[in-house]
Amino acid sequence: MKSVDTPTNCMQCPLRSSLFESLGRKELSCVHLNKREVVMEPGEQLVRSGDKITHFLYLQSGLLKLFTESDSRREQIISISRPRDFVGLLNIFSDTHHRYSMSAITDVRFCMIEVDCIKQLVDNNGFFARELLKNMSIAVDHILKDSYNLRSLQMHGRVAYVLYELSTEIFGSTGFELPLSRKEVGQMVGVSTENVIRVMSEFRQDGIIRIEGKKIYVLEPERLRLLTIRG
Amino acid sequence: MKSVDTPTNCMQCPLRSSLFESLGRKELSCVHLNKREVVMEPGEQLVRSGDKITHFLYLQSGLLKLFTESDSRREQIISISRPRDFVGLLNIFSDTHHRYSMSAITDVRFCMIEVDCIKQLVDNNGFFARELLKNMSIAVDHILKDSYNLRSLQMHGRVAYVLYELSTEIFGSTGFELPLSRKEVGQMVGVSTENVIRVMSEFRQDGIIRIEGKKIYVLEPERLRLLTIRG
DNA sequence: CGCGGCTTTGATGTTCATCAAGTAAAGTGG
DNA sequence: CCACTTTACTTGATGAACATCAAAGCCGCG
Repeated sequence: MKSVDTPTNCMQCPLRSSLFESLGRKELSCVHLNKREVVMEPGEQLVRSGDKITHFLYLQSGLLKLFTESDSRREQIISISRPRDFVGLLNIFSDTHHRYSMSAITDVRFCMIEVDCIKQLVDNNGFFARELLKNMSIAVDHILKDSYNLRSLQMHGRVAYVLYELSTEIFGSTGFELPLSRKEVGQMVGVSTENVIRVMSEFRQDGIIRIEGKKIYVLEPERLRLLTIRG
Repeated sequence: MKSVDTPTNCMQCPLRSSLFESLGRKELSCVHLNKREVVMEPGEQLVRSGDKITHFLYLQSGLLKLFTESDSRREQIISISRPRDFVGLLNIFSDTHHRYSMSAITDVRFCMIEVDCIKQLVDNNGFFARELLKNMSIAVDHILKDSYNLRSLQMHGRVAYVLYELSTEIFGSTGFELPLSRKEVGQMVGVSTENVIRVMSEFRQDGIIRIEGKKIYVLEPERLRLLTIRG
């Protein structure tokens, strides 16, 4: 973890979330004064479950994973955070300590804002609070949707689900560099590493995807989508 | 669904949630004027997924289930709401329509408060907003915890998980009347009805529980608890 | 009474994790 | 830069876990 030398000024941040639109000059400058800007490398761990919650994290660039760590062999990935996400928003208001761990998947850059600063904003600015509720709601919806969709699928559908979401939601392109190992794909959807590989091979043989090292090309998005809803 | 003739006055409601502590007389009377009080019988459906969100529901007594209904054969139960829960709080701020369905498990009695009324409170009262965030956070935490705990267990652990939670969290007693059918237990944890029965029989034969019709007595809570964390 | 839903038990087959074993790729220290 | 270790990836074989099918008893309800 390395602090950025020349942090962005919040007032003119090009990545500024809609969440902050409702803030006045004074409130925004308070955010600015109570934040740090940080970069991390792939694999570095930002948060360990059980750590005290001290900051509110806003991801500027890169990808993070949120995961459980109870048993190292049975690590489960809960969600992937994307640029412009508030990370680990889930239990910031219900808990003093993090419930899940976070690691950088790619190079990442993010802001750290003191939680007390955020709590004050909630208390004093109802519109901000409502935006925050909305933000949180959307994040949760997404996690639950995935979680319950996956539960009704078996392994082919599950692997298809990951590939389809990466293609449509994370990268917005049929071709992309897979940011996860086969093992991590398995940990996202509850399939063993070996079977992730087998299923991906089948998809390749069936002409649904093309694999070139870490690069994945979705050749038949529609067939992939169908797999995510019926098996 | 039947409206209650003599609704409780919110000002002196004995069930009043901590959420409303921060409200002044005027705000509370606004809630009072914008609410209905309703009772329903077991099996009645309050909400169908896709319905417009018009009210904020506060459960006074009884149990509700929140479930997916995409495929009737593959209904999945997401959570059980208890008295004093705000029901379906999850997507009230991110969505205009319900994403999940709700049914009464037992006889239930609840209040329906106009969502616009709640939104106004959030906008005007930061403390209320913060309490709401906290409430929502806790509800979500609980659902995610269950969801990811269950994913790491196989069927014995899963069934044990339901029984243990019912005993400790819902009823707070080692003896209770099982409010769910075997099928519903299965839908909560992703196990077939037949296997729920088989596992419960094994637990009975092993002396972990006693079954008398709908009544369940947990004879060995500790063994049940161990099953929920290791298999 | 008979019908449909819930419960129960046994038998069968599928899905999938796990084990084993080998290859490729990527870091590590001399 | 090369031997060495470790980690990721791949394939096949095996067995366990579990869904599904089938059949029968049970209960509440119209």
